[in-house]
Amino acid sequence: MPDPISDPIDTKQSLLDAAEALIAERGVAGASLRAITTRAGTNLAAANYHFGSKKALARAVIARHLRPINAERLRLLDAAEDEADDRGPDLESLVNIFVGPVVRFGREMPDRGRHFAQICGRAMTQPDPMLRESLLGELAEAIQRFTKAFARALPELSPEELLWRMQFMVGAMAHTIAGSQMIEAIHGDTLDTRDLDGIVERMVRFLCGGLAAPMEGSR
Amino acid sequence: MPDPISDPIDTKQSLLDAAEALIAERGVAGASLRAITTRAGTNLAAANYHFGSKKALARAVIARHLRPINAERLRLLDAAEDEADDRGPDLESLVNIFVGPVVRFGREMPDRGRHFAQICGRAMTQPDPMLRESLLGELAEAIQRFTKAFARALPELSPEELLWRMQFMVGAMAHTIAGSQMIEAIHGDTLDTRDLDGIVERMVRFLCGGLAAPMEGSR
DNA sequence: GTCTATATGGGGATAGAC
DNA sequence: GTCTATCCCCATATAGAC
Repeated sequence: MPDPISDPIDTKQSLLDAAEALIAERGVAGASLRAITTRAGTNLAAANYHFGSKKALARAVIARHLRPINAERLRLLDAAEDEADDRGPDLESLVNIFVGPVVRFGREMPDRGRHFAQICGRAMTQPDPMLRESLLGELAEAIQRFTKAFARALPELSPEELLWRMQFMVGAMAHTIAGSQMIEAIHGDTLDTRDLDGIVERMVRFLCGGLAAPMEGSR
Repeated sequence: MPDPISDPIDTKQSLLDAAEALIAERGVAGASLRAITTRAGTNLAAANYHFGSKKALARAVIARHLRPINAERLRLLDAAEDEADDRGPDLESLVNIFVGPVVRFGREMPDRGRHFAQICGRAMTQPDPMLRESLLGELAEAIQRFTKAFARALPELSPEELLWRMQFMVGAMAHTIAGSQMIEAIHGDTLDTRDLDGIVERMVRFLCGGLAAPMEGSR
């Protein structure tokens, strides 16, 4: 039962929220602890009291939503494998389960979802090894499970080819949720980045085509 | 004719080389001007004399190789369009021209190529708008030209669908050249990241499959 | 648990001699 | 063009009162 007068949970959450928004906007290096604590309505000392360091706060920001998202992906994968026949779930179902929860996360929490997605999309290629490895740690189990499932759905691919194709898939996903406005910036506002279901549909079509591409050249 | 005693061109190049290596390793924010100038064998004042600011130096690092790479892509595109019949170059040729020069750049200059690719791969989603826009400026013409060429090779796609698929393509490419070690880290050293020609072949197969994926679901 | 005040270090940029 | 020395700002982290 939290003390209503000075609730530590609220402070911690406020710090996470503020850090999430500012890191999404300015990057880890660009979001100073000062700016974060000011936005959270508190101060430097509180952040260090609750998280110990700036890096630990950044890690907490990533883990907070990634953990439930990954749990959902694994739950959906389990369900699909239970329902499927001997050959396992088909490719389209797998791709949907792999990208859907990540991309769609923005729906229930419009702002936070977008910010979080941006942070994760960038974190994969971030220079700071601590942060990258923290992200990898959260993802490792899911990647292993999905690799096995995709291998079953794509038996004609060599293990090496499969890993490369998963790399490309993750890249397309990461880049899209990181919200590089490259295409938009160059062509004007043609793309509706709010229609998450539409984006998932388009991405699934593209990725299924790429993952299932024949090995001898495709014309 | 440069003065052999104190050659400004060498200083400028040394600064660019040092900045390239350090920014690739630590990111723009993590690479201090002090570290860059020390590595280049010079000092803070020289960097500001030659480039005016740290940001301008970072922009110069991006432009130095990106400009020739893009020029080559456009040259290859021109050649392919000259050779092709009325329907324009086929999809596989276009994808090869789009990703080949970028990925293969690392061959002639092994270290610098890798560093530069990492920087570009990250720059697309970088928080700093100055840097992002600088990259976009360099890429804008090529993107426009390639969009038109892809539209001709993929007449069955709506303009919106095409732009999204190009976004996914750029993502797969950017993520791969940025060298996210995600897959490697999770599966051990299974992937040979030195075999650039092999990577291009695999990427082209994947992207052709994705770009040409049918619109109604792919099973 | 929360705050103010401070310790300590590093950053980018510049002045001015050579 | 190049250097040394310096200005000034902002960062993270902590000490210690409440």
